[in-house]
Amino acid sequence: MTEFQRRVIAVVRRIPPGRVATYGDIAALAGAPRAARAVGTVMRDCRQPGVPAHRVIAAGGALGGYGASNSPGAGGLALKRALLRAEGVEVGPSRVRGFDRVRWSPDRARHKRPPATRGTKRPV
DNA sequence: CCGTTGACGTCGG
DNA sequence: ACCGACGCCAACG
Repeated sequence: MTEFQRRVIAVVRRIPPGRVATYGDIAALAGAPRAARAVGTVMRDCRQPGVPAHRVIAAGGALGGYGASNSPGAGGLALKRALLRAEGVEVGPSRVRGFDRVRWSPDRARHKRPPATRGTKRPV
């Protein structure tokens, strides 16, 4: 286990349920702002308990991946969505809805509950 | 040590 | 809004 991998995992473990973070975010928090792709590689391996990998998504709220297309876990994306939705994160066909609202940030641990979504659409 | 690879990101078409 | 071309980085062979 390399230093980089440890740091990435450490950050991912801090993502609370109902919240998400992008690969880029994790990379930055891990000290390697341009290593988003590498973060993905780490996630691919690291399928360990205690690591909420399903909360790590792609930029802009895109789902990203969740299991190699040639792996036994290949329909993982469906699972990823299920897990997110189970935590209260609304997921569209190909995107997390209200992405900016559920996007996690380490510092302000105050956000008690997941912003949920309620009203199908509601201005501010 | 160098070339390839891949759960990514950004810009253009 | 969707698809494709580059760019970037760490891991692997």
